Amino acid sequence: MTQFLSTAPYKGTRDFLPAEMSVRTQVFSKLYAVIESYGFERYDGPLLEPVELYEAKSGSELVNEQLFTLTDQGGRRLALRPEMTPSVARMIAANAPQLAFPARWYSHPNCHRYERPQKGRVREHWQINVDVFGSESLEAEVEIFELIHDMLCSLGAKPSQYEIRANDRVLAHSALRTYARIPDESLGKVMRVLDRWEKYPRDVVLKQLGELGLDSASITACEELTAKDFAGICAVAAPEDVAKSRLATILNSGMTNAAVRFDPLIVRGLDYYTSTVFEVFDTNPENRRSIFGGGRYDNLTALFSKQRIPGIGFGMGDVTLMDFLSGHGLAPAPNAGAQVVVLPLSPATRTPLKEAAARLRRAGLRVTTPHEDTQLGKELKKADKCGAKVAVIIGEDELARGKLVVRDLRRSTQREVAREDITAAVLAVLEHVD
RNA sequence: GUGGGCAUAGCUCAGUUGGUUAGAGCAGCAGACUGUGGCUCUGCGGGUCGCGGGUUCGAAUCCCGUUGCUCACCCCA
Repeated sequence: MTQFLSTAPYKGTRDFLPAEMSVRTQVFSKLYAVIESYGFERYDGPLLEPVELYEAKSGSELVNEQLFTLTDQGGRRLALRPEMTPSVARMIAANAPQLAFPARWYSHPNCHRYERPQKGRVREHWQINVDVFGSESLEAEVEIFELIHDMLCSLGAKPSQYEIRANDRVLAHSALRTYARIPDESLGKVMRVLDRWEKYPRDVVLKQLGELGLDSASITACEELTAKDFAGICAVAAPEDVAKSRLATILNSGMTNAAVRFDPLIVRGLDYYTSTVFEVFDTNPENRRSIFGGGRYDNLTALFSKQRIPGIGFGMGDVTLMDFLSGHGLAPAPNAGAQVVVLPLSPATRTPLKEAAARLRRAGLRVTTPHEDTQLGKELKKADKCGAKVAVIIGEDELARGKLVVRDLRRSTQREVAREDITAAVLAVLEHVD
């Protein structure tokens, strides 16, 4: 008995059949175009990185539990990249002397994390990464916010369908320190508990804060902070920190028209963020979740060199993005492989068939021809099923008069045209069909 | 790592208090219609009922285990 292997892809990974690939390609092509319109340049990097690259700054949870790791034949510990930011920081640090800053770079790598798959989360996803390196200017933040709006707009999303929520770790930490008397070493942990504020019952969160060693006065103060708006947070944070906060300065000065809502509960899990952090949320009541996010990381290149190169950027994964688009009816329809089929009516018409196909391909059209001579009816049926819009039919009767038949598969109409006029005739059909 | 739901034809799913030969729609193939598709009609092929064990005269159905998928939790890009 033959034991067949499973045809299912490994848990949490996906096969992209042509129809899904077409959707993905269309969506991401639009995003690439918008990103490049801001002058960003595309780069790429290795799938494998030393584990140490993530141990330093990404956070212990990610490294200890979610990393796909392996050991090479030389005993080196490697990981499938779980995110791109450390890699790009490495590349920037390595090439800093030759680069012109600010460097606007983007990429579209596949990233891996070992975890239980669920809605919006898989083990391999494709994530667009957009980063600006070497700019201390607040305009870097503004540019990122505006770019995000333009990217989502290019996919047909309306501003009401999503929301950029932002926080600033400088500001949040200051408010926790001065208002809630949280010691510096607990700031990260407290922030992470507060991140659950909207998800958990009030008493659960308060209890978790107590478990971090906070006294009741601090816990009450933390609760009060979660309810404060931007002005309220600024009022209780140390004035010098408010002045230092990049996000506070941007919002106070009205530097951007891009809609950005201050949210004291935006935390983000990665340790390397230093000030501005943000997440883009779906406003669809069926899918109230974060689609993607990012932030400013001013010390990441310090892993590699003395040169201080601040960065800000975000990663946008395909899984949550597609959920967002589908939820709003914005996912594009797949494109057909071939627009035109050229069909022979007898083996004798093979040569003119090849000539016609070549002529159409030179005009930039996607063209197929059948490999075997079968019934015309079946070929037409197949062509329709594959999504072709036009059939060029080559019969000996017409050929004798120097003509070919161009059939509009959608309208079921056809006409004879001279062999030289075939391209124009096909284009004319495609024009009114699309 | 924890918990819920699901698993029957290529796909989506029916399947009665356990009852003998497990069905439908769609898809596929063939034909009606060998130089014109979508519609219609006719016929055909296709199932170890996820896997293993148990209960029973008898299991797709009940029980136990296991694997897979999925949703949620943990955590989070």
